[in-house]
Amino acid sequence: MPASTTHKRGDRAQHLAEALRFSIVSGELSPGVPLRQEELARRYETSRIPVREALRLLQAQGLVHLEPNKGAVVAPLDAAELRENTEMREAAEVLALRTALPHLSNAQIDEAAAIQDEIEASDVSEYGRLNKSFHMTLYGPCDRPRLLEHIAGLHDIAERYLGVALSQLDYVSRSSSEHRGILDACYARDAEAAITLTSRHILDAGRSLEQFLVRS
Amino acid sequence: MPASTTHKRGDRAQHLAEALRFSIVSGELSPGVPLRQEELARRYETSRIPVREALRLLQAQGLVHLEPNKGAVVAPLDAAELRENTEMREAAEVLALRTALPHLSNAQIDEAAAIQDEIEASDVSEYGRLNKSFHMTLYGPCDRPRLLEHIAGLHDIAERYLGVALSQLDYVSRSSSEHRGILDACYARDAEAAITLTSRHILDAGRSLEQFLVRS
DNA sequence: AATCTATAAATTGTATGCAATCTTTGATCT
DNA sequence: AGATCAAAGATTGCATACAATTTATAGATT
Repeated sequence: MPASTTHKRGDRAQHLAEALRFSIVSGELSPGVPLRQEELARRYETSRIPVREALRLLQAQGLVHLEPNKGAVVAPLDAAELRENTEMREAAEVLALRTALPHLSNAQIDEAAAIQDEIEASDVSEYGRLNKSFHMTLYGPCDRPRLLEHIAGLHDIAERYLGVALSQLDYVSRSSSEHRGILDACYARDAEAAITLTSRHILDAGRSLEQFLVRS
Repeated sequence: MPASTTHKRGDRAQHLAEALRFSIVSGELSPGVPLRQEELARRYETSRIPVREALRLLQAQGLVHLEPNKGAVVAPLDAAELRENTEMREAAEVLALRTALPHLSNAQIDEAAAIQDEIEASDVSEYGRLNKSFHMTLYGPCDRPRLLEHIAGLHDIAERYLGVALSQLDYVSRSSSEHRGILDACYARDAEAAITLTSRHILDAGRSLEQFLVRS
């Protein structure tokens, strides 16, 4: 069970950060929940030192809030952050898609389409993770590792907001038809259409989630 | 001299990260230089624990490369990163300026103008820092803290590339007239002009630096 | 009961210590 | 000389230890 035992010395903090990131993004750890160093160290069978380093990495990504002498809490959700996240994703993903499109092969679009098939066959609990895969697959050929990392980080945050709304909102079906539209535009190598559709896809999702957040 | 002695318990890592960030961005620490934990701990009068946490924060920002069991080095410079940085800044700063402009007061534009005066009166060694202040002042009213933090991080990286080129390139005078143009467009509340000029300002600077990098 | 206060418990921040890993050095061999 | 390799030294990764700080508890006071 303990995952850490199989890991090499030297990247415990990195792996811990990944594990915690998943727990936060998936909603398993709720916003505001305190993250006690000793408890995390016990759970992952290590000491507090790598835990603290992992928390610093998550702090930099904005998934964890760190207050001196008080400790870490899972970052809270608020409408203002969602709005920023949506706007930043729109800007970054449009850039990534525009840059990737000239190098995007049919095989890669097929790969994205296969992920979309999986989305439609899977439970909503898998939507966030698969949605990220779908988009990242299309952006992959842009050859901009830092841009991709930035987008991935923004998706992690967005996924938190999706998580709280997905079960209530009937969002997945609309998203699916939008994904199909993006795929068609990619196959047709219609850059403007692909970009416009992606932009709308992101902004509309943001608006829906924002409305949901404010209501509840 | 030791800055750490005046600092409260609990944010040593944060302050260390700021100090190191400045040293890296200013070029005082050259690309590729190894950052030894023990040495940094001695210099800042602390132990290796806060040093390690500071290095994690800088790793997340991309200013430091961390290899397990080998240690940290100041992140190297390369043309590909500069290109990404330029594109990402263009996207993010256009968004910030567009959002800030409706809330930008004349007093705030005056503030930016004063910084531009200072740029023109100062040594080139101050250009990077002041240039960042100039732009951030104009973006301030956008009320998007995470976007601003993102842009600030990108500027830190950009400043490293500026640093190596500024002494050779006659860049500052062109940049100054571009800054004046941006200020005029802001005073006139001409959003499209301000955005177009800012976009070009960023992209042109990127191109100049890229050419310089490739040549040398 | 509510508020304050002092103490104890919990938790964090940092220093130190030691084992694992990497790097250097110098001896040996070809 | 150059390559090879073992041992010493340097450096990192992590665990433990302890002090500083916060939080919880219980008693005293109004």
